[in-house]
Amino acid sequence: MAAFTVVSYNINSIRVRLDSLLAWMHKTNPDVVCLQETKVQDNDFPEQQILSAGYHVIYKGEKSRNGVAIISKHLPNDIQIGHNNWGRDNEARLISAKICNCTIVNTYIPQGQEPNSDYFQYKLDWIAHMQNYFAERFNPSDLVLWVGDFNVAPEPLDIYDPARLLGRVGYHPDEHAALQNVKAWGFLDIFRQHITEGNNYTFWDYRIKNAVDRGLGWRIDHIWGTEPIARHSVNAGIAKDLRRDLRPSDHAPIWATFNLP
Amino acid sequence: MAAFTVVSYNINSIRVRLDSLLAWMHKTNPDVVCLQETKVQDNDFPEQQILSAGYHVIYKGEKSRNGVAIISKHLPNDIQIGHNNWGRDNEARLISAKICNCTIVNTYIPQGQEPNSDYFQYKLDWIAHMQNYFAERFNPSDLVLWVGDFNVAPEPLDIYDPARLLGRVGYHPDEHAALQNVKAWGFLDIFRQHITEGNNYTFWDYRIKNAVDRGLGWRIDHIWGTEPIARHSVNAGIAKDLRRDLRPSDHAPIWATFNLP
DNA sequence: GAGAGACACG
DNA sequence: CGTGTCTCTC
Repeated sequence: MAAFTVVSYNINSIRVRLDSLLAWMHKTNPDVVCLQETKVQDNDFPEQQILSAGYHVIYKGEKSRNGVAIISKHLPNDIQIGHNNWGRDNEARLISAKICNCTIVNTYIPQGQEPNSDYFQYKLDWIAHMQNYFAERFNPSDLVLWVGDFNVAPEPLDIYDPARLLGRVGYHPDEHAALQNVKAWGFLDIFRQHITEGNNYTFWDYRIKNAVDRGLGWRIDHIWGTEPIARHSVNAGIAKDLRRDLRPSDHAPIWATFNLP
Repeated sequence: MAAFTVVSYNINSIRVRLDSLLAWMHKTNPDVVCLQETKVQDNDFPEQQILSAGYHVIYKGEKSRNGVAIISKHLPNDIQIGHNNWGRDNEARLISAKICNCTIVNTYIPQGQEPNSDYFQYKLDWIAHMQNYFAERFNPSDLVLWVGDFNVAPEPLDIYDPARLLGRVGYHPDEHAALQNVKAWGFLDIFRQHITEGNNYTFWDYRIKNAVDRGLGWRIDHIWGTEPIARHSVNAGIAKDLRRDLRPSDHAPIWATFNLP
């Protein structure tokens, strides 16, 4: 089979940035684009424009916050929205589909606000619940990709000042432990299989002047895969150029290419 | 002396449209631009950008509403802000200066909301008070221009459906009478000395789709002058093209050119 | 800093 | 419809 490229992108309002996204997709020709923070309720989702561009699309949104979507060249099957069987999945943070024999789970993990806040505990619970989610549905020998805005930089290499920022939301030992537990179920970090240098970030705070040029970013968006899919990955990268647009999202797309078995 | 061009423009937020205004001024090279609805308090007025473009500027604003300014190639003298000696001039609606021996009074007359409202009576009082303003300060034989957003279309020719709209705010007999009283002090409508055709408007409601193309406008912005200045006027017009910008004001600039005596 | 929403205004 | 205000979120 031909190369199969999967992208994860926190778009920070699909209505503001859909034109820019479609132009970028036209250039880069990805197979699957997983979006977070679409920030639009389903009635207002710009479905027609995506269909006209020749893609399938599935989505689950809320008014003004959260919101996830999967745009795909190939027909998505076995669509799942939300966790089911879990009391705290009233937010639009998880959407999943089987595309070309590979199950793609796209999540927007809660940001967490501040350690010691209720929101932070919610984030930890949310991450912990993902282990149940995968264990109940899949086997580590399945072709499963877990992608999205995880709102966690897992390693020192994934953040611009690990010493100073340790303990902050997004780079906190409790988050690292929670995420490691899910990873231990059977995931590999596809990006790090190919790119081992630092200063490869997917998020730069709007409030820090010239953060991109100054290298003041975080790698908090991820593409993780089970061993059988990771084995077939051939490349990965971050489309940093999109973060330099006139009106950019605060995130850049992360992508990985596979030769699907 | 060379030609002297005076412009009146309700800019509907100078912060949003200053770049567009300066580009237009660069093309058209006016001597004086009188603005209304700058919608910015004096601390936030973009003075430096105007000075850098080679103009003088005087202004009086409020937070979020009203606000008047005069941009001028030539040094403004005898600057007056507000009516003085009148109880109801706490709003930023009047600014005046002597520029090249001609006194220019730039006003943003209250919109009036609805006939029978208190705001409508305020508008009528405001207009009536302008007669005192001129009588106390000038003589009809002086070189005086009264320009601005008058929020009144004086004649049937100044509105797209005079029969239907008669009695609405902006085209009401009481407004016509009030304005006529001030005019009788000694003003001529400079624009109408040169342009006698209809469909020459300065305002098109944002809420009416394609109002400009469909000719659904009002001529409510004016350049009036005393006889000695009117006699030296050589041309006038409306810069309708600016109303077709990507993010236009709901008004277009009105201009008049003089060979000053 | 930049999205969202809601409200006031013309 | 398109300005402004303010509050909320990340």
